[in-house]
Amino acid sequence: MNAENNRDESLHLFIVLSRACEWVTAHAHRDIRRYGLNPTEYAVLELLYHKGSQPLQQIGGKILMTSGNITYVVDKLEQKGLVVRKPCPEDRRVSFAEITEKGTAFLDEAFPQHRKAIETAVAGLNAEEKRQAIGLLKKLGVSAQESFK
Amino acid sequence: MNAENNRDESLHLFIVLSRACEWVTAHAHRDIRRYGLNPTEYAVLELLYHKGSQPLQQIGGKILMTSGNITYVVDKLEQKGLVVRKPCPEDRRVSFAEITEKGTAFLDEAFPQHRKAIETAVAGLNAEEKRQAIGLLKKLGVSAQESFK
DNA sequence: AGCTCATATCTTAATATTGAGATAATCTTA
DNA sequence: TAAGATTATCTCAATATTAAGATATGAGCT
Repeated sequence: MNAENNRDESLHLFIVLSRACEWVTAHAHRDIRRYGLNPTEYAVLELLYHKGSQPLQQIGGKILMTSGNITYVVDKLEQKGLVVRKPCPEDRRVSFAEITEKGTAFLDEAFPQHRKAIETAVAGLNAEEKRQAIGLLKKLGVSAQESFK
Repeated sequence: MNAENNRDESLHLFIVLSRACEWVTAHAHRDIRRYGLNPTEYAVLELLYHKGSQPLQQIGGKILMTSGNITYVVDKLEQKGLVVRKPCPEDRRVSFAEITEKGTAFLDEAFPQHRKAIETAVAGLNAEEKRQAIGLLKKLGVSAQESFK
C-alpha cells in the first residue's frame, strides 16, 4: 500500500463514518422528538439518569457542548421539572445538575423505547459484526480524542 | 448470545460510533474554521467542488439539511463570492448552485490541508483496520438509512 | 490577609438551524 | 385543458448553539 491509497482510505473512512452516524442518529432523534425533548436535552437527561448528578462543567466534557449551551439546556430541563440545580457545598463555583423524580419516572418509561429504536437502527449488522465494529470504533474514537490537543 | 446481550451491544455500538464520529469531526471542524467558513458552508462548497453543480434540493439530500437552511447557506456562500445560483432551463422551479472560480481556487488551496487534518484524525487505525471499518460502516449506514422509512 | 492565577458558571449578542407554511412551477390524470 | 397532487425554493419566526467575556470562587504563595 502506498501513501496515496492510504490518503484515500482515510477520507473514505471519514465519509462512511459520518454517514453511518447520521443515519443511526436520525433514528434516535426521531424517537426522542416523540417525547417532546430535543436531542441535547435528552442527552443531558440520560447522562444524569445513568451517571448521577454532574457538575455542569463535566456535562460539557461528556457531551461535546459549550458552557453557554449547557446553561441554556439545563435551564430548559429545569423549567420542565425534569432536573434541578444543586449548589456544591465544597466549591461554591460549582453547580450540580440532578435528575428529579419526575425526570426519573420519565426516563423509566422512555428509555426502553429508545433502546428499541437504536436496536432497529443498527440491525443491519449481526452480533459478530457489531462486536468488530465496536472494537474498531473504540480505538478510533480514543485515538482521535487523544490527537486533538 | 441471548437477546439481552444483543441489546447491550446495540446501544454500545451507538455510543462508540457517536464518540468516534464526534472526535474525528472535531478535527475536521477545527480545520475548517481556519478558513473562515462554518462546517455547513464548507460541506456545501466541497460537494459542488467535487460533484459539480447541484440543484439546491439535492444538496439537502446529500448533506442532511432542511430546505430553509440550504437557502441560507447558499446565500452566505454567494455573498462570499464562492458560489453562484444558476436557474435551470428545463424546470423553472429549480436553481443550481455552482462553484465560482474563486471558490475553486479556494478549495484547491484548502482541500489538501483538510485532507491532512482527516488523516491525522483517523491515524489511530492502520490500513487494514481502516479497510475493515469502512466495510462495516458502509453496511451499517446503508441499512440504517433503508430502515428509516 | 492580600495578590495572582486558574477554574466554573453565567450572561449576552451574534449566528445557525429548524419547522411551518407561502409561492410558484411541473406533473398527472381525468 | 383544468384540477389536484407533487416538487423546489423561499420566507420568517422560534429555537438552538456558539463565542467572547463577565463574574465569582478557590488555590497557592508571600
